[in-house]
Amino acid sequence: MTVRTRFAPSPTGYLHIGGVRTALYSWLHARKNGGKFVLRIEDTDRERSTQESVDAILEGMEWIGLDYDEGPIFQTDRFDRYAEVIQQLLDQGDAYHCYCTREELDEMREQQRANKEKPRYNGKCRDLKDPKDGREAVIRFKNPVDGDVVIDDLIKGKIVINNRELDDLIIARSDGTPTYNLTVVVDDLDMKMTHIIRGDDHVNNTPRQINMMKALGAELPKFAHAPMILGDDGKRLSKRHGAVSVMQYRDDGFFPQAVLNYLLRLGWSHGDQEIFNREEMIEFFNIENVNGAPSTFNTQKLIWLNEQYIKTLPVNEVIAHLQWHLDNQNLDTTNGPALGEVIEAHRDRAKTLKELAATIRYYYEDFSEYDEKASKKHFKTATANILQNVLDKLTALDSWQADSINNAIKATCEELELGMGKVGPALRVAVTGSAVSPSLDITLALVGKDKTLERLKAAVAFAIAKYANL
RNA sequence: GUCCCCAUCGUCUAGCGGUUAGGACACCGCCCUUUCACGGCGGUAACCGGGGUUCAAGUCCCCGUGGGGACGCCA
Repeated sequence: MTVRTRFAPSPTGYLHIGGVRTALYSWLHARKNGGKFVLRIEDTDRERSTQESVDAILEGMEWIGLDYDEGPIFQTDRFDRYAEVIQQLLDQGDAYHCYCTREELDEMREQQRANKEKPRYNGKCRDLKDPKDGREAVIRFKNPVDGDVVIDDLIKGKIVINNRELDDLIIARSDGTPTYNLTVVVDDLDMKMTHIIRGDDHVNNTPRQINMMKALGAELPKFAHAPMILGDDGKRLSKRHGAVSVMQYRDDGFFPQAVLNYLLRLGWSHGDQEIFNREEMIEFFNIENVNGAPSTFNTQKLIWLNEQYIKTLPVNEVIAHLQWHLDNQNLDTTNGPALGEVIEAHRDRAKTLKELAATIRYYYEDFSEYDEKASKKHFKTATANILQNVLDKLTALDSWQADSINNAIKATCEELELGMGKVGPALRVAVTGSAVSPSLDITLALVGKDKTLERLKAAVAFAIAKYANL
């Protein structure tokens, strides 16, 4: 039997990072077993579902790189089918109309809580003989009264729930529209899902769904419930912990590969290996190795992974993802040094693509002022003289290469009898505007001769003016 | 409150009855170094508590405790 898995988000907001992790597990399980991965949009709640959210999910899936073989399938397109199954359940005697009002239900729950009981529907309308036509009614599934439901969870192991804990859940609202627990069951069955991989906030729904599947005479799929991701305060990860929308990670400068890698290792491991490319993820992943305990999201480690990717990914791939940030930050790199060479010079010191894009600006655009701290610290009384000397040496250069530039700088050091520590920093600030850059020879080589000389002249003038005013 | 799940360094984890309890992030040293980083080497740091089972328990069982989840005409 072909393995079939799905990711079934409801479009009521952005694509959550926790959702991405269960999607990843589903995707990996399908890919590993040569199966199919389906994207299904659970939009039966028309009040809260929005087109923007649908777009956000689609955009997120594309950016993160989880490709699906079927879908997106919208549940709102399948209402006829749900109505059919609801009718079947009614005909079989496995469902019934319930006329209890919301007020009655609220009161019932309140009383149960007061009695320290678990709030559940008391089955008042369960055995009503004569359907009362014309009165507003919901339809409830007739859950078995006794016996146990056993879930052989691939991640959590055996979970046993007694039917006494369950109640007759609503499968159709009074307006006739189907509810979640009914639609998932119908869809997972119709779409021939073999493995239901989802967050463990659904474990409580699973026995109900199993009961419905049984009532429909279906063969049960396998279940795997992955634990939630927690924020650093031990609470379920949410907006107040920072970034939870997957697209926020793009905006913050992360590679989708790094995010995926991080999410994979959060709650799963393969020996001591930390870095996994797509092929390795698929090869080594095993749903049964997923940790049953919830884990805490740690941005520091994600940043570390991202650094590893910046350092090692082929330059073209770095460019492909960096471009979005360059555009976003309005930096045009067409006139200036080859972007690939600039990346090579900077990749060992950037944590994120956003940061990388921001730090390479001086290769392509002139800066209007020096970093305040840097100029204060490195532009001293003698600086104008030093920079003038370097300027002369560099001007005389025929070949604008890292090694010749390096020789010229050293010549200045010797001539003025100064250490590199006296010359380098001032030169760096003069040419880049800041106290941080790759090694000077490489930096100047990339900035180019014309720009370098121009900036040096400006710096000499600046240094002279600075002390003339005192 | 009731039911379900979970429990190894601060964090992510390895461990699947016998280990000096391993790795990674973070942190702290040292080295490298023209800045900032990268990198290299080293260090601090954990089996929630109590009972069992066993020659032997981080590993198996039970009870506590702690944390998470669920209890909607949401999904």
